Amino acid sequence: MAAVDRSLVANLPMFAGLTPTEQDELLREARSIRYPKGAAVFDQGAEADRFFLLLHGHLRVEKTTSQGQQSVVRYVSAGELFGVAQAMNLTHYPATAVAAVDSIALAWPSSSWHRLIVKYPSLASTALQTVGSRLQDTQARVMEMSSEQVEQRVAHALLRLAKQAGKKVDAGIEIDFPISRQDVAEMTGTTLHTVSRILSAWEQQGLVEGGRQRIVLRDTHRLHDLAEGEEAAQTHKRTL
Amino acid sequence: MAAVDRSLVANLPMFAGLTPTEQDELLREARSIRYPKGAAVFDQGAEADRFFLLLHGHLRVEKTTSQGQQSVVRYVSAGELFGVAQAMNLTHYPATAVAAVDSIALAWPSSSWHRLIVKYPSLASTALQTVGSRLQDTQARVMEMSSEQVEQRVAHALLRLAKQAGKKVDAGIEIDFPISRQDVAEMTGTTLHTVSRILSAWEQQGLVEGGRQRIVLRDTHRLHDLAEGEEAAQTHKRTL
DNA sequence: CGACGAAGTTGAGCTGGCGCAACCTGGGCC
DNA sequence: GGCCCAGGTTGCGCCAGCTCAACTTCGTCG
Repeated sequence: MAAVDRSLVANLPMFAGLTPTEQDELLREARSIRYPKGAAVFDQGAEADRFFLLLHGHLRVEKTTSQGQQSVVRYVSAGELFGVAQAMNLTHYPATAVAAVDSIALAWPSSSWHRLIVKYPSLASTALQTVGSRLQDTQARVMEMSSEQVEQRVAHALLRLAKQAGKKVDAGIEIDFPISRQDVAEMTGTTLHTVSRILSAWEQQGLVEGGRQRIVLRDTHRLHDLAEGEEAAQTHKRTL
Repeated sequence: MAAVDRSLVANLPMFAGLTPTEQDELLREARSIRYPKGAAVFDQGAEADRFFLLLHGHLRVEKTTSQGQQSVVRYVSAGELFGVAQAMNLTHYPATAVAAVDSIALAWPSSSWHRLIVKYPSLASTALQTVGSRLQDTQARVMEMSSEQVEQRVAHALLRLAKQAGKKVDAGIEIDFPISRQDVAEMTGTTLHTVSRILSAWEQQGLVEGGRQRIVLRDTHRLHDLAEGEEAAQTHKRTL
């Protein structure tokens, strides 16, 4: 296993505030692991024996209820810390993480977590910020789900995805990994049928461009309006 | 301002793992503040200049969207750390905290946060666990909202409240602070009308006992079944 | 003690979006 | 090149729960 070069990670939040020597020490304790598309990094309910830093790729984090209902919790992008269950005092992973594209992650044993944060207090801060921003996102989602219509929620979800993993392309902004209608449905608490109808309608109006496991946002401004509750030009209302 | 005695707080999670001397040091930096029922501890959007530990009482944490939609994020009980916005790198409070009953909290200046976690690493761990468990709760709520019917969600919400702030009373378990139908509606993403109908139906069946700003759970077992999706004996179905 | 307002109840009608079902399409694999 | 099937689309009917609205109950304050 080749050592990971410090220069690849030095400017990630997790390594900020550490000296190069410390960075090297931290890296020396980690293993770098490849996950081909579709592979699980860890499974919901499994013992949380490692925590990770995603170096390359995208992961889909999903959670299944005891009743079998599945839903997409979030997507992880390169540079993010994840699987820090241990830090929150959980002994088992609360969700499953699957590689949405071929991905590479650094893994540390959970058992070293405590020792590491004592040695590098900035690590605790980073983790706190990571978890805190997830909490913010999740709370935003709760608010959306309690007060918004499905269409607004889908608009919000797409905009969030674009911001987090958008790739500029000549037609607009493309979500940088394969994502199905079903995935979007599971992010917004609706059905793939409804998502499909909404995307079709939007495609008619030139707001997005669809495709198999592919979504391109063509008019983010307009989508933002929809997300904020602008009723205007919809399926049944021909505004021309 | 009288100093808070160490014995009052020594066995709270926040103070676990600290020596008595350290506990005293930490306490010496805090102010103790009384909040009469209805008073705001902090307001959404205000500068996050302090973080708190609730010593006594209950707080309702609520959040309002830009569109004016309000919703109840959670209730804080005695012993919990809250208002740790600064620790998550937020400069402003993301929600409003209001005393649901007369309450007392310890307050530290946010500016000392960084110094404190370097000095007492266990503080960072505690905060991480606090935030982590909130994240778990919030994610559970998202899952509920995407897959459950309103009735199940209300059942879940009441059970959670009872677990967190239930007071044993001869008729069953009473939620230990005034809570309106509107509050429950805002916790579950529905309307007070629907909550009222559901509670009325449950009262018929002897599952709960209502009242002005008051809810007593009489049959938690049955409620648990309902929460898990047991269809059985409902409003229209007389199962006797 | 009367009366005003906040909290709760209940009825009636309407509709967003879900469930079901049939169908289309394109990409990969033999 | 043809087949297979996962992913996507679309029509239709229905109902949970929202909206609107009228009314009741209770607590409190002058």
